[in-house]
Amino acid sequence: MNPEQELETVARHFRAQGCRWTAQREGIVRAAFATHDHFTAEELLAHSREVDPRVSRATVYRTLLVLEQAGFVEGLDAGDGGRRFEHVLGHAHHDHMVCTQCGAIVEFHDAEIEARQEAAAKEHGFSIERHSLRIYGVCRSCNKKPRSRRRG
Amino acid sequence: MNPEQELETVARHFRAQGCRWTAQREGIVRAAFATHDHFTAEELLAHSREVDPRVSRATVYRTLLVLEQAGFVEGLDAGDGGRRFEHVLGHAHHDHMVCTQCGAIVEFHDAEIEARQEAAAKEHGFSIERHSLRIYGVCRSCNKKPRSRRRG
DNA sequence: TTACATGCAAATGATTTGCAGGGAC
DNA sequence: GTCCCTGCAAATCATTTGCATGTAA
Repeated sequence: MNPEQELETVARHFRAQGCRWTAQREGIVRAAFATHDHFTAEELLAHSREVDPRVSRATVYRTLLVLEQAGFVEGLDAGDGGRRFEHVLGHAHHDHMVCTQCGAIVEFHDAEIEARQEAAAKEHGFSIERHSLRIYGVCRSCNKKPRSRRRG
Repeated sequence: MNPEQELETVARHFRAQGCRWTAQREGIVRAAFATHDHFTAEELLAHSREVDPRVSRATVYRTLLVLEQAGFVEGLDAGDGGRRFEHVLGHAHHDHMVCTQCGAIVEFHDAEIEARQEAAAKEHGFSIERHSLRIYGVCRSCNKKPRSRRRG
Protein backbone atom coordinates (compact mmCIF):
# COMPACT_ATOMS: atom_id res chain seq x y z
CA MET A 1 0.00 0.00 0.00
CA ASN A 2 1.50 3.36 -0.96
CA PRO A 3 1.25 6.45 1.27
CA GLU A 4 -1.64 8.02 -0.64
CA GLN A 5 -3.62 4.79 -0.50
CA GLU A 6 -3.00 4.52 3.23
CA LEU A 7 -4.21 8.07 3.70
CA GLU A 8 -7.32 7.25 1.68
CA THR A 9 -7.93 4.18 3.86
CA VAL A 10 -7.76 6.25 7.00
CA ALA A 11 -9.96 9.02 5.58
CA ARG A 12 -12.53 6.42 4.62
CA HIS A 13 -12.42 4.96 8.12
CA PHE A 14 -12.96 8.36 9.72
CA ARG A 15 -15.94 9.09 7.50
CA ALA A 16 -17.39 5.63 8.07
CA GLN A 17 -17.24 6.33 11.81
CA GLY A 18 -19.12 9.56 11.29
CA CYS A 19 -15.96 11.52 12.07
CA ARG A 20 -15.13 14.51 9.85
CA TRP A 21 -12.01 14.52 7.74
CA THR A 22 -10.31 17.83 8.47
CA ALA A 23 -7.10 19.48 7.29
CA GLN A 24 -5.61 19.02 10.77
CA ARG A 25 -6.35 15.32 10.86
CA GLU A 26 -4.89 14.86 7.43
CA GLY A 27 -1.73 16.68 8.47
CA ILE A 28 -1.37 14.55 11.58
CA VAL A 29 -1.94 11.31 9.71
CA ARG A 30 0.52 12.29 6.98
CA ALA A 31 3.13 13.08 9.62
CA ALA A 32 2.50 9.82 11.47
CA PHE A 33 2.72 7.75 8.29
CA ALA A 34 5.79 9.53 6.95
CA THR A 35 7.99 7.39 9.18
CA HIS A 36 8.05 3.97 10.78
CA ASP A 37 9.98 5.32 13.74
CA HIS A 38 8.63 5.17 17.26
CA PHE A 39 7.48 8.74 17.96
CA THR A 40 6.07 10.55 20.99
CA ALA A 41 2.94 12.72 20.88
CA GLU A 42 5.17 15.78 21.17
CA GLU A 43 7.31 14.72 18.20
CA LEU A 44 4.22 14.03 16.15
CA LEU A 45 2.96 17.52 16.98
CA ALA A 46 6.20 19.03 15.68
CA HIS A 47 6.09 16.99 12.45
CA SER A 48 2.42 17.71 11.94
CA ARG A 49 3.11 21.41 12.16
CA GLU A 50 5.70 21.09 9.41
CA VAL A 51 2.91 19.71 7.23
CA ASP A 52 0.24 22.11 8.48
CA PRO A 53 1.12 24.80 11.07
CA ARG A 54 -2.38 25.14 12.49
CA VAL A 55 -2.35 21.93 14.50
CA SER A 56 -2.73 22.05 18.26
CA ARG A 57 -1.42 19.64 20.84
CA ALA A 58 -4.96 18.76 21.91
CA THR A 59 -5.90 17.75 18.38
CA VAL A 60 -2.83 15.52 18.10
CA TYR A 61 -3.88 13.66 21.25
CA ARG A 62 -7.50 13.46 20.12
CA THR A 63 -6.52 12.15 16.69
CA LEU A 64 -4.00 9.69 18.11
CA LEU A 65 -6.81 8.24 20.20
CA VAL A 66 -8.97 7.60 17.14
CA LEU A 67 -6.02 6.17 15.18
CA GLU A 68 -5.09 3.87 18.00
CA GLN A 69 -8.61 2.58 18.53
CA ALA A 70 -8.89 1.94 14.81
CA GLY A 71 -5.59 0.05 14.88
CA PHE A 72 -3.77 2.37 12.46
CA VAL A 73 -1.26 3.24 15.12
CA GLU A 74 0.04 1.30 18.10
CA GLY A 75 1.18 2.74 21.39
CA LEU A 76 3.95 1.27 23.54
CA ASP A 77 4.98 2.71 26.87
CA ALA A 78 8.50 4.03 26.60
CA GLY A 79 9.31 3.03 30.15
CA ASP A 80 10.04 6.68 31.01
CA GLY A 81 6.51 7.76 31.81
CA GLY A 82 5.65 8.84 28.28
CA ARG A 83 4.35 6.70 25.44
CA ARG A 84 5.63 6.13 21.92
CA PHE A 85 3.55 5.28 18.90
CA GLU A 86 4.25 3.52 15.67
CA HIS A 87 2.60 3.44 12.31
CA VAL A 88 1.02 0.02 11.91
CA LEU A 89 -1.07 0.10 8.73
CA GLY A 90 0.61 -1.90 6.01
CA HIS A 91 3.24 -3.25 8.39
CA ALA A 92 3.24 -6.80 9.68
CA HIS A 93 2.76 -7.29 13.40
CA HIS A 94 5.96 -7.65 15.36
CA ASP A 95 7.27 -7.54 18.90
CA HIS A 96 10.13 -5.50 20.33
CA MET A 97 13.46 -5.94 22.06
CA VAL A 98 14.59 -2.81 23.85
CA CYS A 99 18.25 -2.26 24.69
CA THR A 100 18.55 -0.94 28.23
CA GLN A 101 22.03 0.41 27.46
CA CYS A 102 21.52 2.47 24.30
CA GLY A 103 17.74 2.47 23.85
CA ALA A 104 17.90 0.72 20.47
CA ILE A 105 14.70 -1.05 19.44
CA VAL A 106 14.91 -4.33 17.53
CA GLU A 107 11.74 -5.71 15.97
CA PHE A 108 11.12 -9.43 15.70
CA HIS A 109 8.34 -11.87 15.05
CA ASP A 110 7.76 -15.51 15.97
CA ALA A 111 4.71 -17.37 14.71
CA GLU A 112 5.00 -20.02 17.40
CA ILE A 113 4.87 -17.42 20.16
CA GLU A 114 1.74 -15.91 18.61
CA ALA A 115 0.14 -19.34 18.37
CA ARG A 116 0.90 -20.17 21.99
CA GLN A 117 -0.55 -16.86 23.10
CA GLU A 118 -3.78 -17.64 21.34
CA ALA A 119 -3.85 -21.08 22.91
CA ALA A 120 -3.26 -19.63 26.38
CA ALA A 121 -5.99 -17.04 25.87
CA LYS A 122 -8.46 -19.67 24.68
CA GLU A 123 -7.68 -21.77 27.72
CA HIS A 124 -8.72 -18.87 29.94
CA GLY A 125 -11.81 -17.93 27.92
CA PHE A 126 -10.08 -14.71 27.00
CA SER A 127 -10.59 -13.07 23.60
CA ILE A 128 -7.50 -11.20 22.42
CA GLU A 129 -7.75 -7.65 21.14
CA ARG A 130 -4.02 -7.03 20.96
CA HIS A 131 -0.87 -7.91 22.82
CA SER A 132 2.47 -6.45 23.66
CA LEU A 133 5.67 -8.43 24.11
CA ARG A 134 8.79 -6.59 25.03
CA ILE A 135 12.18 -8.07 25.86
CA TYR A 136 14.54 -5.82 27.77
CA GLY A 137 18.23 -6.48 27.71
CA VAL A 138 21.50 -5.60 26.01
CA CYS A 139 21.76 -5.44 22.22
CA ARG A 140 24.47 -7.01 20.12
CA SER A 141 26.48 -3.87 19.66
CA CYS A 142 26.39 -2.93 23.36
CA ASN A 143 27.36 -6.49 24.25
CA LYS A 144 30.54 -5.98 22.24
CA LYS A 145 31.54 -2.81 24.04
CA PRO A 146 33.31 -2.95 27.40
CA ARG A 147 30.92 -1.78 30.15
CA SER A 148 32.66 1.57 30.49
CA ARG A 149 32.11 2.60 26.87
CA ARG A 150 28.45 1.57 26.62
CA ARG A 151 25.50 3.82 25.86
CA GLY A 152 25.60 5.12 22.34
CA MET B 1 10.13 -18.60 51.88
CA ASN B 2 7.80 -17.43 54.67
CA PRO B 3 6.83 -13.76 55.11
CA GLU B 4 9.33 -13.09 57.90
CA GLN B 5 12.16 -14.58 55.87
CA GLU B 6 11.18 -12.47 52.88
CA LEU B 7 11.18 -9.38 55.03
CA GLU B 8 14.63 -10.33 56.34
CA THR B 9 15.87 -10.78 52.76
CA VAL B 10 14.68 -7.33 51.81
CA ALA B 11 16.09 -5.72 54.94
CA ARG B 12 19.43 -7.34 54.22
CA HIS B 13 19.33 -6.04 50.66
CA PHE B 14 18.60 -2.49 51.81
CA ARG B 15 21.47 -2.54 54.27
CA ALA B 16 23.82 -4.08 51.71
CA GLN B 17 22.99 -1.15 49.41
CA GLY B 18 23.87 1.27 52.16
CA CYS B 19 20.17 2.14 52.52
CA ARG B 20 18.73 2.46 56.02
CA TRP B 21 16.06 0.10 57.25
CA THR B 22 13.36 2.32 58.74
CA ALA B 23 9.97 1.69 60.34
CA GLN B 24 8.27 3.22 57.30
CA ARG B 25 10.10 0.98 54.84
CA GLU B 26 9.29 -2.06 56.91
CA GLY B 27 5.62 -1.09 56.98
CA ILE B 28 5.54 -0.59 53.24
CA VAL B 29 7.31 -3.85 52.51
CA ARG B 30 5.03 -5.76 54.89
CA ALA B 31 2.00 -4.25 53.18
CA ALA B 32 3.35 -5.05 49.72
CA PHE B 33 4.18 -8.64 50.65
CA ALA B 34 0.90 -9.25 52.48
CA THR B 35 -0.82 -9.84 49.15
CA HIS B 36 -0.05 -11.11 45.69
CA ASP B 37 -2.65 -8.80 44.20
CA HIS B 38 -1.74 -6.14 41.68
CA PHE B 39 -1.82 -2.93 43.67
CA THR B 40 -1.43 0.74 42.79
CA ALA B 41 0.89 3.07 44.69
CA GLU B 42 -2.18 4.67 46.24
CA GLU B 43 -3.53 1.32 47.47
CA LEU B 44 -0.15 0.41 48.87
CA LEU B 45 -0.11 3.72 50.73
CA ALA B 46 -3.47 2.90 52.32
CA HIS B 47 -2.36 -0.61 53.35
CA SER B 48 0.97 0.65 54.65
CA ARG B 49 -0.84 3.11 56.87
CA GLU B 50 -2.84 0.28 58.38
CA VAL B 51 0.49 -1.26 59.38
CA ASP B 52 2.12 2.03 60.37
CA PRO B 53 0.14 5.31 60.17
CA ARG B 54 3.18 7.54 59.75
CA VAL B 55 3.87 6.68 56.11
CA SER B 56 3.71 9.37 53.45
CA ARG B 57 2.87 9.05 49.80
CA ALA B 58 6.36 10.22 48.84
CA THR B 59 7.99 7.49 50.89
CA VAL B 60 5.82 4.86 49.24
CA TYR B 61 6.98 5.99 45.81
CA ARG B 62 10.60 6.21 46.93
CA THR B 63 10.51 2.74 48.48
CA LEU B 64 8.71 1.23 45.50
CA LEU B 65 11.55 2.49 43.34
CA VAL B 66 14.17 0.66 45.40
CA LEU B 67 12.05 -2.50 45.55
CA GLU B 68 11.54 -2.47 41.81
CA GLN B 69 15.20 -1.94 41.01
CA ALA B 70 16.10 -4.78 43.33
CA GLY B 71 13.55 -7.04 41.64
CA PHE B 72 11.42 -7.60 44.75
CA VAL B 73 8.46 -5.98 43.06
CA GLU B 74 7.46 -5.70 39.42
CA GLY B 75 5.58 -2.82 37.84
CA LEU B 76 3.15 -3.17 34.95
CA ASP B 77 1.33 -0.28 33.35
CA ALA B 78 -2.37 -0.67 34.00
CA GLY B 79 -3.27 0.78 30.62
CA ASP B 80 -5.18 3.60 32.34
CA GLY B 81 -2.25 5.93 32.90
CA GLY B 82 -1.32 4.56 36.31
CA ARG B 83 0.88 1.59 37.13
CA ARG B 84 0.25 -1.51 39.19
CA PHE B 85 2.84 -3.49 41.09
CA GLU B 86 3.09 -7.03 42.23
CA HIS B 87 5.09 -8.85 44.81
CA VAL B 88 7.64 -10.99 42.99
CA LEU B 89 9.97 -12.48 45.60
CA GLY B 90 9.27 -16.17 45.99
CA HIS B 91 6.79 -16.26 43.09
CA ALA B 92 7.44 -17.91 39.76
CA HIS B 93 7.64 -15.73 36.67
CA HIS B 94 4.42 -15.34 34.73
CA ASP B 95 2.82 -13.16 32.08
CA HIS B 96 -0.49 -11.28 32.16
CA MET B 97 -3.79 -11.01 30.34
CA VAL B 98 -5.60 -7.76 31.06
CA CYS B 99 -9.35 -7.41 30.52
CA THR B 100 -10.09 -4.14 28.76
CA GLN B 101 -13.70 -4.26 29.97
CA CYS B 102 -13.40 -4.83 33.72
CA GLY B 103 -9.66 -4.53 34.36
CA ALA B 104 -9.30 -8.10 35.64
CA ILE B 105 -5.79 -9.52 35.44
CA VAL B 106 -5.20 -13.20 34.65
CA GLU B 107 -1.74 -14.69 35.09
CA PHE B 108 -0.38 -17.40 32.84
CA HIS B 109 2.88 -19.06 31.92
CA ASP B 110 4.04 -20.95 28.86
CA ALA B 111 7.47 -22.57 28.75
CA GLU B 112 7.48 -22.72 24.97
CA ILE B 113 6.92 -18.97 24.70
CA GLU B 114 9.82 -18.37 27.07
CA ALA B 115 12.04 -20.70 25.05
CA ARG B 116 11.19 -19.01 21.76
CA GLN B 117 11.92 -15.61 23.28
CA GLU B 118 15.35 -16.79 24.26
CA ALA B 119 15.91 -18.19 20.79
CA ALA B 120 14.82 -14.92 19.16
CA ALA B 121 17.07 -12.92 21.45
CA LYS B 122 20.04 -15.16 20.72
CA GLU B 123 19.43 -14.77 17.01
CA HIS B 124 19.74 -11.00 17.37
CA GLY B 125 22.77 -11.14 19.69
CA PHE B 126 20.56 -9.75 22.43
CA SER B 127 21.02 -10.74 26.08
CA ILE B 128 17.76 -10.74 28.02
CA GLU B 129 17.45 -8.98 31.36
CA ARG B 130 13.70 -9.31 31.70
CA HIS B 131 10.61 -9.28 29.54
CA SER B 132 7.00 -8.31 29.67
CA LEU B 133 4.20 -10.01 27.77
CA ARG B 134 0.71 -8.66 28.08
CA ILE B 135 -2.37 -9.76 26.23
CA TYR B 136 -5.24 -7.27 26.15
CA GLY B 137 -8.75 -8.43 25.46
CA VAL B 138 -12.00 -9.48 27.06
CA CYS B 139 -12.04 -11.95 29.94
CA ARG B 140 -14.30 -14.97 30.23
CA SER B 141 -16.81 -13.35 32.51
CA CYS B 142 -17.12 -10.17 30.42
CA ASN B 143 -17.48 -12.30 27.30
CA LYS B 144 -20.57 -13.81 28.90
CA LYS B 145 -22.21 -10.47 29.64
CA PRO B 146 -24.14 -8.60 26.97
CA ARG B 147 -22.16 -5.49 25.91
CA SER B 148 -24.51 -3.17 27.77
CA ARG B 149 -23.93 -4.73 31.19
CA ARG B 150 -20.13 -4.95 31.01
CA ARG B 151 -17.60 -3.31 33.28
CA GLY B 152 -17.77 -4.75 36.76
C1' DT C 1 27.95 12.63 64.59
C1' DT C 2 26.64 12.47 59.85
C1' DA C 3 24.50 11.24 56.01
C1' DC C 4 20.48 9.41 54.49
C1' DA C 5 15.29 9.25 55.09
C1' DT C 6 10.95 11.52 55.90
C1' DG C 7 6.72 14.54 55.55
C1' DC C 8 4.77 18.19 53.50
C1' DA C 9 3.51 20.93 49.95
C1' DA C 10 4.71 22.67 45.72
C1' DA C 11 6.50 21.32 41.10
C1' DT C 12 6.37 18.44 37.07
C1' DG C 13 4.96 16.51 32.82
C1' DA C 14 2.00 13.94 30.05
C1' DT C 15 -2.60 13.95 28.85
C1' DT C 16 -7.51 15.62 29.12
C1' DT C 17 -11.24 18.81 29.20
C1' DG C 18 -14.53 23.11 29.08
C1' DC C 19 -15.79 26.44 26.18
C1' DA C 20 -16.79 29.61 22.39
C1' DG C 21 -15.97 30.05 17.64
C1' DG C 22 -15.11 27.50 13.04
C1' DG C 23 -16.04 24.37 9.44
C1' DA C 24 -17.42 19.67 7.25
C1' DC C 25 -21.25 17.67 5.26
C1' DG D 1 -28.21 24.69 9.30
C1' DT D 2 -26.28 21.04 12.34
C1' DC D 3 -23.08 19.06 14.95
C1' DC D 4 -18.67 17.76 15.18
C1' DC D 5 -13.95 19.68 15.48
C1' DT D 6 -10.57 23.03 16.89
C1' DG D 7 -7.44 25.99 19.65
C1' DC D 8 -6.61 27.74 23.89
C1' DA D 9 -5.87 27.69 28.51
C1' DA D 10 -7.03 25.67 32.62
C1' DA D 11 -7.68 21.22 34.91
C1' DT D 12 -6.20 16.44 36.00
C1' DC D 13 -3.61 12.86 37.88
C1' DA D 14 0.17 10.09 38.86
C1' DT D 15 4.60 10.85 40.24
C1' DT D 16 8.75 13.62 41.71
C1' DT D 17 11.25 17.03 44.20
C1' DG D 18 12.98 20.92 47.52
C1' DC D 19 13.58 21.75 52.01
C1' DA D 20 13.72 21.69 56.96
C1' DT D 21 13.66 18.18 60.33
C1' DG D 22 14.09 13.43 62.11
C1' DT D 23 16.90 9.32 62.90
C1' DA D 24 19.63 4.88 61.75
C1' DA D 25 24.11 3.47 62.22
